[in-house]
Amino acid sequence: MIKLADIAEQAGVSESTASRALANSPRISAVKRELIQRIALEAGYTVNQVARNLRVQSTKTLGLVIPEITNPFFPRLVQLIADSAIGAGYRLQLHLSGVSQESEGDCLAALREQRVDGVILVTSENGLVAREALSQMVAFGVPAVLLGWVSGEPPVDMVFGNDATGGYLVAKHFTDLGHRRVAILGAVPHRGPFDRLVGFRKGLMETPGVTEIVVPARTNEEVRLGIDHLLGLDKPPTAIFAYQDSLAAMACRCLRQSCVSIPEEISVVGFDNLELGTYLCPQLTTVDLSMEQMASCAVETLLGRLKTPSFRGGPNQIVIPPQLFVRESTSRPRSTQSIKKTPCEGASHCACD
Amino acid sequence: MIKLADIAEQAGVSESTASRALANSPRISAVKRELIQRIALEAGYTVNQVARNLRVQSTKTLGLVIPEITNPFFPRLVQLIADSAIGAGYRLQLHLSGVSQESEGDCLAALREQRVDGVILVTSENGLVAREALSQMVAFGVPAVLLGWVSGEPPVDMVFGNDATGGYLVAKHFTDLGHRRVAILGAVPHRGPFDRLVGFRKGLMETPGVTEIVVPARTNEEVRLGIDHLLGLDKPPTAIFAYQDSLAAMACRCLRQSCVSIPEEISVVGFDNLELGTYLCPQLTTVDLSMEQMASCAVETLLGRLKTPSFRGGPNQIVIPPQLFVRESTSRPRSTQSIKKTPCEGASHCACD
DNA sequence: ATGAAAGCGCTAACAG
DNA sequence: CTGTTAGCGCTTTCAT
Repeated sequence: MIKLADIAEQAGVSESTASRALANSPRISAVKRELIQRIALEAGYTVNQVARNLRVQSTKTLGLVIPEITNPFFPRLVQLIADSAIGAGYRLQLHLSGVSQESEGDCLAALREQRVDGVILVTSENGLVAREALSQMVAFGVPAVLLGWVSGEPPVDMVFGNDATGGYLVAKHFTDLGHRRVAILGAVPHRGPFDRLVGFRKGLMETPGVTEIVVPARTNEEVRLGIDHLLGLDKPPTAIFAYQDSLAAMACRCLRQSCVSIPEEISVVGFDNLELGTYLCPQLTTVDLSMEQMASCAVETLLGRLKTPSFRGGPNQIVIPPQLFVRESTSRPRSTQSIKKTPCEGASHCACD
Repeated sequence: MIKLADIAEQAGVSESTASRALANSPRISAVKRELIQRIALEAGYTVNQVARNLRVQSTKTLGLVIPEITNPFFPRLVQLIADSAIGAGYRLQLHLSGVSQESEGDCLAALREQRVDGVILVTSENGLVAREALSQMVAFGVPAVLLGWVSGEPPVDMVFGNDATGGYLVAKHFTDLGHRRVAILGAVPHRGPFDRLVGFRKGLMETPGVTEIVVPARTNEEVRLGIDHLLGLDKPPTAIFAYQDSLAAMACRCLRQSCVSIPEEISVVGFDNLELGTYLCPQLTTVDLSMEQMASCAVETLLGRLKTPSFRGGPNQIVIPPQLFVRESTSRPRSTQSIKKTPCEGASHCACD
């Protein structure tokens, strides 16, 4: 692989001059600059960033760690963060903390070894796993920002959605519609004061006589079981709040297979406002948390700390307000009639034939 | 940031000894090794990979460039490739060739500057854009493999699905069911002998009297227009072959909004076998191309060339066979009855109420 | 405007 | 088993 010395030699100048020419330094004669640049181009020269990075002690690279990429929530987030980062002149190094061989701590370690300039860490449902690794990283001067709430005053800036308010909005939507028996479907992490459940319950409390049942579920299987359980109840819920759109999608599929029509028999709302929700039948009512805001806040905050470590003082918390998108999967309950519990015959694929 | 010299000093040994101890070299006394490792751990030392990479002239990193991450096709591919690469001891550097500021050529250039050991380039619908950049890269000794067919005998290994066979399978499925008027929906790149359209047409030809109409579409808007056009036809098609599951999802949403029921009035099949297809109502019939195979083939081929540049001789082509997954979105046409063209009243969200 | 020289942090001969 | 030395490719003072 061709290097700077080769170019310098060909041009009959020193390495320093060649370097300056390629960096468009003003302290060089225009004629030589052009000559050197032409030679470099023709020779197919490209800087060796690893040498350059070593020399300038910076990689112009941001680390991004997310739990997984197959969860439809993350791709758009990655895209947006990539846009912001690249727009600001930074490369992005993506790590999947859920990949078989890696974990959150490993990702952080790898990123530190690579000497990335900063890190955006998107927390998983399990909260912050690698608290120790994170603290150490910031202690060594690598700025980081957390995307997602974690407990215990982490030593870095944190941007997260106000899930509690999101839950509250859903609860009010349900009670306003007249629902009195509601279910929560999803993994139930405790996100402290910003937990969806906290807000949801607060919302329910404002209407007397509402009962609530929590069904933990993360996988397809668990959703299937959970839905079956709910439908088998003496008095099944008339509305389900799924903690994520992806869970809601699974739930809708299950309900359909059990010939329960949405929203007539059961209302469903999700969380995240993914495109997926608009493909469902009926289109999904959901809570939106402006990923654009999340992404740009995270990147801006990180870049701020990058140039000024003391930027805006001690660890900040930036909370993004949610918004309810009412679509087709919610309606008033059919109070007069209980839902049918026996599977329908024949074409099993659509409850609405 | 703490460096090797610091550790060496603290341990009272030379840098080389410290380096060897941390590399678990056998040529060192066990006691010193332990001592040094302990000191390094306590000090929170981590190797500086950028220095190390410069020295050993290798980054143990593979570049992966994909057109976009928001297209639901790619996340799983990325996940699988990441798994394979990491399993083989390589890091992955992801680049999005569709991101605002980057293009395929820029990605390749960036990857070359970073001195990645090899590159997997997933082609977009437009085919290989940065042919020049790719050639130059391999000329400089960076092995690459293309994921997706491109024309003109590219200078690198290529793994791709046999889309033609996929198209053929769909055509036969349609004609077997009795469809005689079929539509193709999607961007229409010409993928040479492996084009979906080629195989699809071949399949149609085997049954006399089948008419076909092609409707180009990539975006939501275009799908909407395309579907409207088809429905407005004197004799609308009874089956639609969407070039991707994501397009099929949009099409289904449009059809539903127009109160056309699937598959009774129109059959729909997709391509890619994404999870998305199972969330649709009805669940989508589609063509599968084993992404696992794609991913592992690509990585293995690349790793092969990495250790033996002459691995298996001149540029190889590895073609992955497709498989038809018949689900709920296809059936015999209702030949007796033409589809209703007027929108239904009332609840507009579901054609099947 | 240009060159000489130093050094970023690390590993790998080579020598002892 | 351990230390000395050189050098990966680049940028950047510091001289000239």
